Amino acid sequence: MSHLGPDQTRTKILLAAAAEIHRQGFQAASIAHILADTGLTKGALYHHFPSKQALGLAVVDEVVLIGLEARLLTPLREADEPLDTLLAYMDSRIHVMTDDAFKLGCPLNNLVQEMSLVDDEFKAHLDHILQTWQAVIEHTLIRGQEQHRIRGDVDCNAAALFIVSAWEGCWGMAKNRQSAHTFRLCMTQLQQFVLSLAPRA
Amino acid sequence: MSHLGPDQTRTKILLAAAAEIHRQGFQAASIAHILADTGLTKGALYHHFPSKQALGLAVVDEVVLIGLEARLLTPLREADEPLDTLLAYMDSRIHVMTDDAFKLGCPLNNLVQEMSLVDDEFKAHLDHILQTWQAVIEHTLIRGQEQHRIRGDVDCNAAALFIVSAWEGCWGMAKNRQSAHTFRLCMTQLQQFVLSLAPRA
DNA sequence: AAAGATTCATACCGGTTGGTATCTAGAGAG
DNA sequence: CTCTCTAGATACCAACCGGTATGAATCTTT
Repeated sequence: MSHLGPDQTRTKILLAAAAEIHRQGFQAASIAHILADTGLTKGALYHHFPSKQALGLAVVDEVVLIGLEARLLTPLREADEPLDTLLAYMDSRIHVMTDDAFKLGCPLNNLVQEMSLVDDEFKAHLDHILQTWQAVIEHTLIRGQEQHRIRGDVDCNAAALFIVSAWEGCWGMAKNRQSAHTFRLCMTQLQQFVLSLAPRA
Repeated sequence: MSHLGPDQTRTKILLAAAAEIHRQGFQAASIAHILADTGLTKGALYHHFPSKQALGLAVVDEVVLIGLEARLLTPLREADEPLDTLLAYMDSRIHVMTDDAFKLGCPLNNLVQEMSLVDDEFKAHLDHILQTWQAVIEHTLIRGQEQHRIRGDVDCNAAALFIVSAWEGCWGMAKNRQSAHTFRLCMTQLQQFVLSLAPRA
């Protein structure tokens, strides 16, 4: 019977775990549920991952971080006009996303809120994501300053911190309201904040 | 031996539950821990509260909401210059609070992130708090418009939504970084946002 | 083809969870 | 003094949790 090869089952478990964690949170995520979703058994899981914590950290590193890199960070780093790229990405988030996407909230934010004070390893991995995210935004703003699209007196470090924080805050509110409309309204205000950093016409 | 009267034991349980939930989150909160903290037993708890969920909702209604009302909402409603009151409250948060206060994050935000999609009753009670909070901020901004301290073209509803969202986002980031410095930096940017709503000098 | 290492399944474990049934002690009413 | 109602204690339960030990295939190496 059907062995798919070790890598495929590993990623199968990884994706099922990511989905379960996204729905239930990490602590409430049940290994039994993950295995039921995959059709596999505990032997398979504990062969590829030494513990539930290790599985969770793998989800953070290999699903959440990689996804953010591919969607936002890499495009932002390689952009010629990073400020426009950032605003355009926020636009795409505002207009494209559907209600369903918010029902479960932002996977990163969910884990940050739940795990940062419960588990130091989680906190470290999650903080790494937030730090690189913030750093990329800060670099975007600095390049915006060089292009005279952002005022020189703006504290890019603090502004980047706020943008990331407010971004997650918008997710959280939209998750509670269960509405894309809320997210759109909220995210548009964040755009206004970014635009308020520009020099006065 | 020492009966304190039913009301005192009820609030004793309520406060211990609030603390435990603040530390562990609701789902991970253990009634055994709560009872160990109070020195009481299950008989006492399940006499006053029919279930763990009911206990959690009581914490939301009687601790979290009442606390927010006393600290911010009531002062804001009664203020003659509500915009200054809001900015001053943000100032007090920025300057007064210590590192310890952030280690556990915002009790409201923690519960919103954890429970809003897991339990509909929780979602309803938490949403009620967020709605009234947002409404009070919106009313503050509208009164600011009447006093010509806020531009007339500002969408006060959206701005209030964003302020509450970003506020919680600042909490979340500070909780992950475990630093009051992060909160101060972040909250100061939120103040800047509010000030950016004022008419240009 | 024999030997060894992967890959996964099955069965089981101790511990913890929220919840309940039962009992006792005290307070107030008649 | 007794009856009743409330407040709280004790003991117990089934369900679920993450984790492990063992065994059976299958693949790789020699």
